[in-house]
Amino acid sequence: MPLVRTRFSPSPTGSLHLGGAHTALFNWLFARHHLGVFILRIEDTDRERSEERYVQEILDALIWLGLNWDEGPHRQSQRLHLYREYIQKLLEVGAAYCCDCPPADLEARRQAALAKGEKPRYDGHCRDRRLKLGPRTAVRFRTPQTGTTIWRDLIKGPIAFDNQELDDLVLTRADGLPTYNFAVVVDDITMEVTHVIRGDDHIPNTPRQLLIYEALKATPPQFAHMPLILGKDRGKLSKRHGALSILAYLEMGFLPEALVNYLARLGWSHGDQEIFTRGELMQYFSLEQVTKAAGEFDLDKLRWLNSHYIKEMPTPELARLLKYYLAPLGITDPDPAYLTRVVPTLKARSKTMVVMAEKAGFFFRDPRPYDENAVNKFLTPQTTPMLKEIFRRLEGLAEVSEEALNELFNDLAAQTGLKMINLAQPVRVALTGQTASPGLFDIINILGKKETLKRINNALSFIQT
RNA sequence: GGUCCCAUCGUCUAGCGGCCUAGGAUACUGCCCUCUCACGGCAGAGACACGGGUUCGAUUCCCGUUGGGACUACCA
Repeated sequence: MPLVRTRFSPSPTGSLHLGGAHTALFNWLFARHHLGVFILRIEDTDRERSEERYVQEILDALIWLGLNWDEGPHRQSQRLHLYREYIQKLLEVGAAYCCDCPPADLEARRQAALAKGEKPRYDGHCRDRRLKLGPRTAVRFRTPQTGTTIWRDLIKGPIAFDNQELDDLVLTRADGLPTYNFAVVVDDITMEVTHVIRGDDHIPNTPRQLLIYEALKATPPQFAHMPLILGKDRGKLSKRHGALSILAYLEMGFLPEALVNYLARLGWSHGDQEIFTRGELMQYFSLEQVTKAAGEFDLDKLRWLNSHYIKEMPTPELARLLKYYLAPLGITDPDPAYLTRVVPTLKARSKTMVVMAEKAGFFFRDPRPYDENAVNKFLTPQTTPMLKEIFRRLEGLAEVSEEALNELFNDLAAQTGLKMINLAQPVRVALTGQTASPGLFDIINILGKKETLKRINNALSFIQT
């Protein structure tokens, strides 16, 4: 049995977002670092809100990120017998009791307490009524009313709660399904989870869970509460910034390596190192280097990492990937060999694959309509003679090559006294429709002589009309 | 409101009592490179929330204030 067993336990009430991926990654890294086991568990006891399509989406997202699991996916909905078994144990030892308070009453009493300025906690109405477990009774935990529950959090340090702050939480609902705090404990016990690494929004749940472990006479796992990811301006992660499905980042043109690297460095560090291979991440990861403070999601830094990984990625691989992003632009079935020549010119110019696809457009289709500002600046009657001359010289070029083109343009510059920029820009607009693009000679090389001449000709006729 | 968590450049972070004239990264600005845009290189600007302690000495330890956040369900 490995010494370390971690788990990621999303509830399929939505797709996997940044926060979930962050938690999953830290659990995965901790397990991998210790050569332990990473368990995937679907917490689907909320029948109202759980949806099957989200299960698949979460799995897809984890796979895309490369966070492979060793056990599971387990589903709480298929472990109901276990919760029944454990609730019996608690009932037998008197650590739990049945409650038939109607939810509507509970809510009314809560509101009343709140109105009086008191705490909105369960008033213990059924605590000593010795009700039997019936078809419509919930089961509550008999929380100790004195004492303190303490644990040494692996990230936050010692945390203590007075038990009197806690009320008698529901363990099993009237419909027999377990609630989160109970199911988690039973699952973590039976799956022999050794380290619970989760968002620090779970800190208030921890003393309740610890008390349940105690009542069950089970050894609790170690807890590590990691910092939450905040949106811009310290607020909640909004749709505008980051509260998107992880797969939305795939659509936006991010590489999984970039996202993993970014998420790893959010709330964790290894000295001054910023770029990590997956191997380094596994090797260096440690809970001791996890920060306590919540961090803001910074799309700019993600973009920077993404551009780094785009530059790193081998051309053939990148070419294959680009194909996927070209399709929505109507560029389907590009020639693989041609793609392989296009990609290197765009590598250093694209922070995302979507941007790369956009920039690649002119390689595959006519650059018209030209950018309006580009036209006004460079496709004017004044540039006509020069474009014609370039056309003539290019046409006479026996072999198109980097050196030949360099020589051609340099000669022309020397002979006309014009600067290279004045020669290059009109041609660039003619070929790409834009004032910014990869190197002109690269473009001519890739487009080929025939296509280049055709496009210059098109620009020439455009100027005339 | 109550309980709990947190606090270093705009942002992510290094720092675990003297190494700090507080380091790196990103973003920003300038310069260089240059056929444009990028990439790359160099430079610049930019932070220890505040107030008390403890100590020979605090960014680092303790307390308080302020500020942010989480939780407060028969959701997870």
